[in-house]
Amino acid sequence: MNEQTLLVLGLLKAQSQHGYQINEFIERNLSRMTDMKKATAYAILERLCKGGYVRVHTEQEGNRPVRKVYSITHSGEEQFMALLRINLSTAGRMTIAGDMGLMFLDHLPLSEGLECLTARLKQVEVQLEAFNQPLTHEGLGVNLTLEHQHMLLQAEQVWLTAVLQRLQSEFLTMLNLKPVVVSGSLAE
Amino acid sequence: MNEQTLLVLGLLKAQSQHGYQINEFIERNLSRMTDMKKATAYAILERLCKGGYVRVHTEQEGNRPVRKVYSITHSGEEQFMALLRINLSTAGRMTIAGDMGLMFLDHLPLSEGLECLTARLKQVEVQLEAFNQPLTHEGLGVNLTLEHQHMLLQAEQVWLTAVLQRLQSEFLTMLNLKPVVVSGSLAE
DNA sequence: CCTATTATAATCAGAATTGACTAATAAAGC
DNA sequence: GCTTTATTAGTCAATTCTGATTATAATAGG
Repeated sequence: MNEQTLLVLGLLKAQSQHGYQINEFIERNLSRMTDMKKATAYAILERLCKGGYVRVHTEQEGNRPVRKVYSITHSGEEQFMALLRINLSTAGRMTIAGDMGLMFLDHLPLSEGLECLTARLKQVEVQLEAFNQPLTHEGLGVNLTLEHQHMLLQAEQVWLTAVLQRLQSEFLTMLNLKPVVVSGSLAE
Repeated sequence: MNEQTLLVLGLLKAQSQHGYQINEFIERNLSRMTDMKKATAYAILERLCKGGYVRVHTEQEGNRPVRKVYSITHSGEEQFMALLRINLSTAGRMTIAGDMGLMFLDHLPLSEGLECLTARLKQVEVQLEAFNQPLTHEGLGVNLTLEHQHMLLQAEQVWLTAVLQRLQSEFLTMLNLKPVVVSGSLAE
């Protein structure tokens, strides 16, 4: 019973759907929110079913193979609200994937660390560009979520840029203190 | 082969250890970095062993029960560096746990949403207080990591505060537009 | 000195997750 | 009209993770 369950219940609350539909929606619209894999969604649907939070009925369109359509039950709606309250009032760990590497930065020569972090910054900037598209205003919550992620990405960009600058100047200082003596270049 | 593996390899690179030792260290010093459970660490150690990245030998102190002590191999060191480079140069998804609830904020009455987010803000502030202790300067990477998490928490605090203010004023507007008529209170 | 509690060290069964695969239909290309 | 590719819909075995539990030793309390 976690964030993913909340998501699936929330989608079923909006409308009854079959697994594939849910997965498509997540992939197309919510890839920024979760990296849940398709098989996981099916597993969650099964669990919800067993717990009585959703109900299944099979459906067939034309002569296409049958599909399992899931609908949320009353108990499911209650569960959704409970999970929602918990999730909203809890501040999870504030760890963006990638802090582990940062912790071991010292194991790499500074110059290589700089390269790596530069690559990371570039990725952050690519992700930021996606926010330049006009944001379709869908509802209070969804907009807040987008705004939240945009804010965090920006903070990350600013920080990474500053860190890179610091490390770069440290790198230059190192070069001056322990200069590589190129024949005759500094002498005269 | 992920962040957790990088962590375990990194700890073994510093010194050979047994599982319990690793878990203690993580719990005491790195609880902010990961919420990996103890059994997971043992599982990772086993996998690393099977892959030839670490080597085991049993040890017995006094008449205490034997312990399995793990040491990193050459192959393990290489793997560590490879994982480190990947981790450092990749910007993972920027989702702090809790965005899912935010997305469904609309399903709660505004007043309750305010309560929940206020609770969340309080937790962020508690987490922030932990950073007021003088930070023991251990190494470039570790310090950067702490600084990073501090920065993100602060950004979160600022944002949450602003959001709460906006929602509060929206809430007040709502009350004015659709006021609850208390007998005679406004009439005269 | 005996008992209760805490610390040490780890295992294991069960739950959650995911990569790889299946299988049918529809659409596109020639 | 026939073959190839893409889309739809999902299953399953293998991997990964974790809560519960075990077992011994040390320490504290009375």
